Amino acid sequence: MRIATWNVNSVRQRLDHLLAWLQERAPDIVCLQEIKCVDEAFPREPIEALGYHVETHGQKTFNGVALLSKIRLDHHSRGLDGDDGDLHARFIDGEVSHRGGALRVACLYLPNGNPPDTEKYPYKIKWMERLSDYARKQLKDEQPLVLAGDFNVIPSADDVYNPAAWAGDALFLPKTRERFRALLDLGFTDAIRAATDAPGQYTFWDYQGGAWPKNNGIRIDHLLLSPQAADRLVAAGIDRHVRGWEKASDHVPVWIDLDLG
DNA sequence: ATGACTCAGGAACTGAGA
Repeated sequence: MRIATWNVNSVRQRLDHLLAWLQERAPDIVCLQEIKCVDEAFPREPIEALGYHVETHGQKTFNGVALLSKIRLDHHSRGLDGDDGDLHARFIDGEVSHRGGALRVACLYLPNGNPPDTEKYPYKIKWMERLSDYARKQLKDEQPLVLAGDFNVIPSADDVYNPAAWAGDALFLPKTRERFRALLDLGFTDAIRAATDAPGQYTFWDYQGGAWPKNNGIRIDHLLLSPQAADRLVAAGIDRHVRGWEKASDHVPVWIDLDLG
C-alpha cells in the first residue's frame, strides 16, 4: 500500500503535474493540500479516469484538501473537531479496508502561523492541540493510522538549510517544535526519519530568491505513523525531482510503502 | 542590474503563502 502527500498549491494550476506524477509513482492513497478551489471546481474526472475515488473538502481561494484512493473509502469525514468557529478547510480523513483489517488516513494542512505576533500563531498552536486530541482518540483503535500532510513544522535543525535564518519563524519556533514533539510522543513515527538520519531531506523550496537552484529547502511535509503502521513500513521517499518541473508547486510529493499483508 | 515569486479573485491590485 503506497500512501503519499502533496501540497499542490492550486490543483487546477497543477493538474498536468498531478496526473503525470500519479502515473509515475502510482500511489494507492493520496493526500492533497492547498487545492484552492471549492468542491464543485475540483477536476475530478481526469483523476477518476486514472482509477481514483475522490473526496474533497474545498474552500474558495485558500486552503482546501482532498483524498484520492484507488480503494473505495468505507468512511470519510471533513473538518477537525475542537473549534466550531474554525471555517478553514484543512482536514479530511478516511478509512479503507485491506486484507488484515482497516487503515485510517488523515489528510491535513496545518496553519502556517506567520507572523507569530498576530492571532495567526495561537490559531496554529490551538490547531496542533486539536490534532493531538484527534490522534489520541484514534490511537485507541490500535490500528494502522497515517497522519499525512503539510504540517508547516520544521522538526529539527537538520531539516532546514540555514537554521539561524528561520529562528523566529512560526514553522521553527521552539513552541511549534515542542507541540510537534508532543504529537510524536503519543506514539507516532516520522516516516522519513525512520528511513534516514541524513540532513537535507527537504520537501519545500520557496519560489523567491532562487531557493530551488541554491537548494535552500525545508522539510515540512510529513507522514506520521501509528505503531501499527510503523511496524509495516517498508520504504519512504521524497520526489524532489518534481520541483524541477516547469511551473512547479513549491512543495514536492512525499510517500511511503506499507506492507499490510 | 546581467534580475526580481506564485496563486485566486477579478480586472489594478491585494492577501496569503512559508
